[in-house]
Amino acid sequence: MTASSSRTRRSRTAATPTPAPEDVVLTGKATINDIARLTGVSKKTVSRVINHSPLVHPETREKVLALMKQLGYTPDPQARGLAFRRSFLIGLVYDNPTAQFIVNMQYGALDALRDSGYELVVHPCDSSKEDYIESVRRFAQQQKLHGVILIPRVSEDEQLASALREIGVRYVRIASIPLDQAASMVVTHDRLAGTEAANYLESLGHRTIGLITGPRRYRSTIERGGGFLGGLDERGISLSPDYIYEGGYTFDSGVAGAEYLLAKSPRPTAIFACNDEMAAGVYKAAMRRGLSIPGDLSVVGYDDSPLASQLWPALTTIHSPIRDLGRMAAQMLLTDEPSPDAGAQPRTVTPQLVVRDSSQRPKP
Amino acid sequence: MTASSSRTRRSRTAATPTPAPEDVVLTGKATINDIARLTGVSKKTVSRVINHSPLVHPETREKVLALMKQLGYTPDPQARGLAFRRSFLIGLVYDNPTAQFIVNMQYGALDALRDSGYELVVHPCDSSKEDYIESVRRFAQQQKLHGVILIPRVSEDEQLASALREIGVRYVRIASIPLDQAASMVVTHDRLAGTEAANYLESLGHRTIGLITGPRRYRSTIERGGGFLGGLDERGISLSPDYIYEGGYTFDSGVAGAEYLLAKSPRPTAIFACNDEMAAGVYKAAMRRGLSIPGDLSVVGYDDSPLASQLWPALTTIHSPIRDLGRMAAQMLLTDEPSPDAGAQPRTVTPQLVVRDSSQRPKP
DNA sequence: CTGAAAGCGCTTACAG
DNA sequence: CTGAAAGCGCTTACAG
Repeated sequence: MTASSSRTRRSRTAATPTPAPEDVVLTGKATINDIARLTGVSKKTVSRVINHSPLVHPETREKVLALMKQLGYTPDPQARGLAFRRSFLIGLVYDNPTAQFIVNMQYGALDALRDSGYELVVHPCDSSKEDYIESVRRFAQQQKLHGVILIPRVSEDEQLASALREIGVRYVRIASIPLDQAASMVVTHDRLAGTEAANYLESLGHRTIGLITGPRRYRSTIERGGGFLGGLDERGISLSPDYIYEGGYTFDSGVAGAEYLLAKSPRPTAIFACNDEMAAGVYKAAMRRGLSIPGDLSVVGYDDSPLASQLWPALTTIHSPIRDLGRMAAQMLLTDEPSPDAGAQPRTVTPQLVVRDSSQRPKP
Repeated sequence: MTASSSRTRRSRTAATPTPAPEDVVLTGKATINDIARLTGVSKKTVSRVINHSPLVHPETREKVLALMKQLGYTPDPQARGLAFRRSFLIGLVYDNPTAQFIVNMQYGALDALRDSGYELVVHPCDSSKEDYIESVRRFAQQQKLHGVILIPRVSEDEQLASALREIGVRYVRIASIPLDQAASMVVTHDRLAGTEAANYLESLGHRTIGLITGPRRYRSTIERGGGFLGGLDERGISLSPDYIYEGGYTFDSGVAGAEYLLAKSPRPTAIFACNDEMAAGVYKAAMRRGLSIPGDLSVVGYDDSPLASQLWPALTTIHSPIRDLGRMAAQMLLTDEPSPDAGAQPRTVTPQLVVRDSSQRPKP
């Protein structure tokens, strides 16, 4: 008797003697009924094994697990989902950051989901559109997502978070400050990293420094930029507002920012760009002007994307462990529903400075 | 009566008079039973409307559609999937190409899936591992995927394709030659594009030319490289084998390839790198040696990723419409099962040369 | 520790 | 053109 031929008698109860396991053919399509019948227990007991219930006799469990393994049985996620009233899908919602950022985040999340039975559904969106929250809500509700990972900038949107709360979909927000209860947050301490960049440039001897930030509406702009300015300030360097350029986290805005800053007098001897893409733009502007890096200009970036080591000279930057962040967020979603503990501290990651070849002491 | 309060009497038949629509509250959780009962038709008829069956009286259809819209009803994909024995998920399977490539492909696929009720599940894998085919098979079978998009290099793996055929999962393969029946292929005519690069460099007057290919195991290597060599050959230039370097489609291999080629005598006046990442590596090697681009060395890349316009000088390259490829592949999967037509031609896309600032006539 | 019944929200197979 | 019954493969609620 094969597992599949047995399906014609699915509705009978499991009173027949268990056939010798050798008779069973691996079809990869066994169901809970096959497992129940062939092991001589009820569907419910098989279900208990699937769901790791402790209320199963160890021997029974072993017998069931053995047959599952032999048949290559895995429960049907759709059937489980229908009964559970939720799916085994994790959504990744984001609004157009750089390709490398998205891909690393995906790899991280997938690291955590591997062999968990959960899958990752990607959902880019455009947060500048009026109805984007409604559209994410529909996505999450329709797919009955088990959880959602939100990355900047959508992670900073309070309305999106409350829309998800309303429909009872769990989420983890990755952001540069704690915005939510600890169980829903992964915090990257961008402020400290910004300060580290400031300390580093000051310690090299730089006094005239330019800053290219991200867009004002990103929290990371406030944190990275604020940390940087605060760090300089603590060391007695006050950076005049006209040495700050608001970029857009894009290559082109890095070029524009550097064009602006390098035209100033006195010309800055160092520029901190709040991501690597913009730092690459700074390289381009510097080359155009015939300025050498780091001889005439030190550059520090942020992210430590592959780009950073591909630039020439290799870029000094802040290493942001994006893949780890994705992994942590996904892990938190797989974890059992935590009791909201108001006193708990959110998981926090502090990016670290990586010194390469784009920075040195300024020329005397 | 609200849609949700009605759920307590789900098992009754729809004999009660239809309540005034104004009484109905939008909960976003209406079911097919609610729609059936409130419109006074059977579930089956509602199901026909959902599935665009022509066997529904137009008036009935209108009535049903109107209520669906009013209640914000969308069928539960899990329940549909369970009954259909397949899900509404499209898998994207790939083996570690560049971040930009993956992300563009995802955007393209999502373009086609938008508002279709289908979602995109990403599935990177490592094709160098022994059991990767088995693992993709499990993924596709377990999730009962509606279809799979395969991109190079996994798209070129005949064993993977037949594993998917065996379990009855549709797929579309994106590759640089027709490998399968037309309905399962999107072909990028890399060979022609390679030839175009050759013609271009020859027409500029280059005679000593270097080639950095992808890895031998990629079909695109044979096509791009072969097209390039063939194009040169037709114009009377035969490229000596020691001016060909087998790269790995990575930045570092581009650096290594250029180091190798630029050390040769006579030094090539132009290099064709088979993707932009490697072309960026060529830039680095050239800069290290103090060679100016395009003054001392013309460089042509392949892909036209954002990197190409970010390099300085901007890279002359072959524009590969990756997002379009993703969109086409996903569209083909959404289309009704086509009858295998042996005579049909696969959809073909020919990448085009984009001339920027990294190429010019060689110095006399 | 175990199980029979009912249900999750749909569709198929059949009948009319 | 329409519908009642049975089923997809699981779980919940209840009972023992």
